[in-house]
Amino acid sequence: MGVTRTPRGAWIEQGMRALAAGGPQAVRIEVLAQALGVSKGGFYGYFRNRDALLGEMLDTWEREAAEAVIEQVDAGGGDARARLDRLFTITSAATGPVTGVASELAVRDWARRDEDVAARLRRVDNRRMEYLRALFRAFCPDEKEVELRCMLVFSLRIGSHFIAADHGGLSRAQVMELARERLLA
Amino acid sequence: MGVTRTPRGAWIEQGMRALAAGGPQAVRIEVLAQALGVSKGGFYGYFRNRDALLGEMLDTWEREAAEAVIEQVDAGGGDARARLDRLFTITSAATGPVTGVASELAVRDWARRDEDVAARLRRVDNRRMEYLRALFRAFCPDEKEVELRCMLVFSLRIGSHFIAADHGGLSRAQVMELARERLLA
DNA sequence: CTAGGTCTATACGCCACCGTATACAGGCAG
DNA sequence: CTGCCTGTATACGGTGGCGTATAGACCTAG
Repeated sequence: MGVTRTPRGAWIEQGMRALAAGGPQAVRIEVLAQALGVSKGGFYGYFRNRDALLGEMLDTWEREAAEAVIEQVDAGGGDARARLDRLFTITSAATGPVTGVASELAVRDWARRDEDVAARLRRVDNRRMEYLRALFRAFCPDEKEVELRCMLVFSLRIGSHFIAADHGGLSRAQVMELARERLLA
Repeated sequence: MGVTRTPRGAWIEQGMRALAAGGPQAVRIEVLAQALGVSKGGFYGYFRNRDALLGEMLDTWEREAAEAVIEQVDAGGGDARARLDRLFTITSAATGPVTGVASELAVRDWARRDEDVAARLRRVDNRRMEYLRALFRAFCPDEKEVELRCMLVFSLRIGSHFIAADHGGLSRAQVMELARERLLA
C-alpha cells in the first residue's frame, strides 16, 4: 500500500486558509495544490469535486468552531464572570486556519449569500449563544437583560472586525475594555 | 454626436448591485453588460479596465454612503435623542444599490482584504462616528461613556447582519428594541 | 445628403481554472 | 523479484472572463 503523502485533512486545512484570506471564490484547487507543493492530481482521489471540498470544509468548521472557544474558556475554570472575562480576552486571538477569526468572518460573509452556509452558521451561533446565555444567567436575573447582553457581546465580538472607525482619544482596545467592564457589571 | 444609451453611471450602479450580491469578484464586466441589455463593447469607452470601474464604484460609495444616513436622520429634526431614535429605525431599511445595507456589508468584508478599500472605509466610518459622537454628547457628559455607546450602536448595526443566532423567546427586532431603549437612557 | 463623431456589436487571442484520462513511482504482499 | 495498489505528475478539452480590434449603426452638423 502506498503512503498518504498529502492527506485529506491537508486539503481541507489549506482550503480554510484560502477561504480566510479571500472568501470561497479564492478556494481554487490548483492554487491549494501549489501551496501544498503538489499537483492537483491527487485531489480528485479524495473529493468528488470542488463543491465537495467546500462542503467538508464547512463540516469541519461547524464541528470545531463553536466548541473551540467554549472549551478554551471553560478550561480555566472559575465562576461565570471569570469565564466571561476570559471570553473577552480570548476573542481577539484565535489565529488557526479553521477556528481563527479570519475564517469565521469569511464564513459569516459567505452565509449572507448561501442558504446552506447560513443554516450551518445558525447552528454554530445558537450553540454559542446558548453558552453565553448560561454564563449571563448566573448573575443576571432578568431574562430580557440576559438576551440583551448576549447580543451586545456577540455584536461587539463580530462587529469590531468589520468597523474601521477610530474612537477619539481612545484605542479600540480601550473601548473594548470599557464594554467588558460594563457588560460584566 | 451620438446619444449616450447606457451612461457611465449605469455601469457603476449595476456594478454596485453585483458587489452587493456577490462581492467584488462577482463584478464581471460581461455579466453587467448582459444585465444592462448591452454588450461589453461600450464599457471600455468609459473605463480603462475592470479595476477602474471598481475604483469609481468605491468613489461613489465613499461619497454617498456616509451622508445618506446622516441626511435622512437630520431631515426629521428634533433633539439628539429623537435623531438617535430615528437612526435606529432607519438602519434596517436602506435598500438602494449604492447606499443599501448589502453594499455596505460587501464593502466591509472587502476592506478586510484590500488596504485601499480599508482606507476609504475608515474615512466613512470616522465621518459617521463623528456624527454619532455629537448626538450622544448632547445628553452624555462622560466622554468615555460617549465612545462606548457609539461603539455599541455601531457594532449592533453592523454585527446584527452577520449574526444568525436566535434569542430565546425574543425576536431579533425585540432585542434591538431593548438595545435602543438602553442606549438612549 | 454627406461627413464625422460616438456608442455599440462581434470576433479574436489570451489566461486561469475545472474535471478527466493516462502514465509514472514507490512501497508492500506473496 | 514480481505484481499490485495508492498516490502523484502531466497532458488535454472545455468554459468563462478580460482586454483589444474592427466594423456597423445612429445621431448631429454643415
